Amino acid sequence: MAARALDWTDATCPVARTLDLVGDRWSLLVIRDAMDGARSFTEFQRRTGIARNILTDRLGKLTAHGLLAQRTAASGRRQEYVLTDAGRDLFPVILTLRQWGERHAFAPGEPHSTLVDQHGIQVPEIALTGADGTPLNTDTTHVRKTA
Amino acid sequence: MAARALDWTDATCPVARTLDLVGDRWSLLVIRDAMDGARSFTEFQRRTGIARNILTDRLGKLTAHGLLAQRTAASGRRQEYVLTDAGRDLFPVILTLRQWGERHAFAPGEPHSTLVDQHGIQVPEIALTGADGTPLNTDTTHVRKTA
DNA sequence: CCGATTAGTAGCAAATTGCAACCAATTTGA
DNA sequence: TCAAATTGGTTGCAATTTGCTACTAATCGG
Repeated sequence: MAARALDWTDATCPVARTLDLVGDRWSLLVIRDAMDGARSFTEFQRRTGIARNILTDRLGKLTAHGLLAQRTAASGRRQEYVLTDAGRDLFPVILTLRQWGERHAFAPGEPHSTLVDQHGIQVPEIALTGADGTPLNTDTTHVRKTA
Repeated sequence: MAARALDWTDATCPVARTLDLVGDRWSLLVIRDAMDGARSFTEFQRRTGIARNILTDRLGKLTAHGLLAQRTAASGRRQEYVLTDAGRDLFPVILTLRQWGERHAFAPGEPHSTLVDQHGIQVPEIALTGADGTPLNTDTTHVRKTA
C-alpha cells in the first residue's frame, strides 16, 4: 500500500480533507456496511455490489488511512476488517446522509430502511443547535479561514 | 441534461441514495461553496479548482436533482446558482464532514478554517443523542430494513 | 468602443472503474 | 478424508470518467 503521500484538494478545509479520504462513490458505503456488521471481503462485496478489484483498493485505502483495521477473526485464522475509532466516528456523517436521503430522495410513503436504537425505536431527526440554543444552518454560520 | 433516469445503487437505503446524488469527488465541495456564498460559475471554479467541463456537468446535475437552482441575479441580467431548500438541508452533512476532518485529518495545532456563528463564536462539536438522552453511535443503533 | 471577464464547449489524453476470468488457500460436508 | 464450495483476492482489458488546454460567444466596465 502506497505510503501516505496525499496532496489535499484544499489543505486548509476540513470538509475537503474528509472528502479526500472518503468522498468517492464507494468508501462511505463500505463504512456504512462496516457499521452494520460487515467484516469480510465477500460480505462487503455482496452488500455494496462494488467491483471486486475496486473493493480491494478501497479496503486498502481505508485501512491505510486508519478508518479500518485488519485483525484476526475470533473464530479461527481468517482476517477481518473492523472499524477503528476514527472509522466509527464517521457515524454522524452516515446518519446525516441517511436523514437527508429520507427527507429528499424518497417519495412520500416509499419504503426504505430506517435506523433504530436498542429498543427498536426509530432515531429522531437530529436538530443542530449552537451553544446558545439557536439553530445552526447556512444563515446562522459562516466559515472563517485558517483560524 | 438527461432526464432523471437514476437507477439507484441501493434503492432501499437512504444513505446510498444520497450518495448517488452527491457522493462524487466534487458535488459536496460545490455545495460547501454555495453555502459560503459562491454564486457564479467562475467563483465555483476558482474556489474548488474543479475542471471547467466537470463543473458544468456537476452544476447541471445538482440543478437537475433540485439541490441548486438557476435564477437571474439581482444586479442585472446574469444567471446565478443558488441553493434550494433541499440543498441548504445538506448543512448537517457538511458540518459533520467538517467536524470529522477537524478531529481526524489534521495534526494537532495544524491550521484550518473553522465554522463560526453570528457572533463569531466557534460552532461546538455536535453530540448526537436519542430521544431518551442516550448517545447515538454504532453501538446503540442498527439498521432495520425496509420499514 | 475596447479590453477584460463570464460562462461555458470541444477535443483529446490520462486516470479510474467495471467486468470476467483466474487462482491459491481455507472451510464444509458427505 | 477427500471433493466441492467458499473466501479473498489478482490480472487483463474495455468502457467510462476526469482533467487539461484551447476556443468561443456574450457581457461588462470604463
